[in-house]
Amino acid sequence: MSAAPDITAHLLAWFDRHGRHDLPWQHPRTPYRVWLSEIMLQQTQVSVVAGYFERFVAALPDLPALARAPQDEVLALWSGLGYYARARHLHTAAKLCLERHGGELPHDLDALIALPGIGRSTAGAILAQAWGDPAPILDGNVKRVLCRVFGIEGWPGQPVVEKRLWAIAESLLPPTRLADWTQAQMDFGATLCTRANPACALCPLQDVCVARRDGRIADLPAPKPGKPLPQREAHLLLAEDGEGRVLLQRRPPTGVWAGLWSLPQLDDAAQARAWFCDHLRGDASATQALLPIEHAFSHYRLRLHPLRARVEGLKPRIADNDGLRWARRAELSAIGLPAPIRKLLQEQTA
DNA sequence: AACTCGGGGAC
DNA sequence: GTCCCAGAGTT
Repeated sequence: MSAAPDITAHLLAWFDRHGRHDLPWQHPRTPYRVWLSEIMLQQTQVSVVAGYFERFVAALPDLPALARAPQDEVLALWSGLGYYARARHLHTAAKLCLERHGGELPHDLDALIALPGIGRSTAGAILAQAWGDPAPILDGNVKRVLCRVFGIEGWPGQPVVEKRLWAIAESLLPPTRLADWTQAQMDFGATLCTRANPACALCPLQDVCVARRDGRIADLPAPKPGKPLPQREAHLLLAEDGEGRVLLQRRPPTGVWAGLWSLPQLDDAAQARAWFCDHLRGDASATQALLPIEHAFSHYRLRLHPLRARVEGLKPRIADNDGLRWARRAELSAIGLPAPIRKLLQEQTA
């Protein structure tokens, strides 16, 4: 674990050289423009927001103009950005600012959070960027960076993890340069400590990063737990003849492993036995069940139950065609096999 | 704590 | 195709 002053100092120095200093909402950086940009940037990437932001502030350049605008105009300016509740909340909040705060954005954490569309992180970003207040933020960038630098386990969206991240974010606040600090964290996460393939070799925190130290850059932050994938079962027939050859069957032209050579695959044990009796000469009762193979697809998990058997050959009626072939072990490396099948064959014929 | 809300970019 | 993105509000 490293000291907070080191992290902030390194990150601010990095920001001075490599941060983004020319974003549209930075010039001029007024509370209204900061607010609008933060709302637009919720769950939306900078490159997408930039054009919408410029169009929006050209039409509605300040808070009173937004408050006076009809909702249809606000929604039209938002059209294409998505999450349209953001636009409605923005509009409502502007009108509330006229009533409650003299037509300006309140310079106060609780008053900001009381406005629709502004949560703790957006409020912190507004306070820090518009007024230089020592307020933490916790967006996707900061979550990712903190999980890596401090080696935080668990999905960052989980409330208990989020609570811990807020505490760390609070503890890192530097005594000065709060606007730059806020922007530095986001620029760092967005351009260097990226989700995939972070540029660790260029990282100012590479010597203090726990994930880097432990070789766990790819594992942190933990991904959102997905819904459990459906589990399917299938049975494989690993049939070997007297010459040590293995019987392969070509996969159908559609579906998983389409067109690859694999082992005869059946839905259940009874069908596997029936297939054996239909196609093979040998003792169907003298088979050896091997340990199941687990394989994950994007949309389901497949548990394969291999059944190993010594056979004399194919039945006379079954020609060595229609998707069946015998393969010597030495040939296997040149045949297109599914990865789990190749692994199984390597283990079983080694 | 889980769900909803959009559209797009990166892979 | 999946996952995520400068999250917040609702249930």
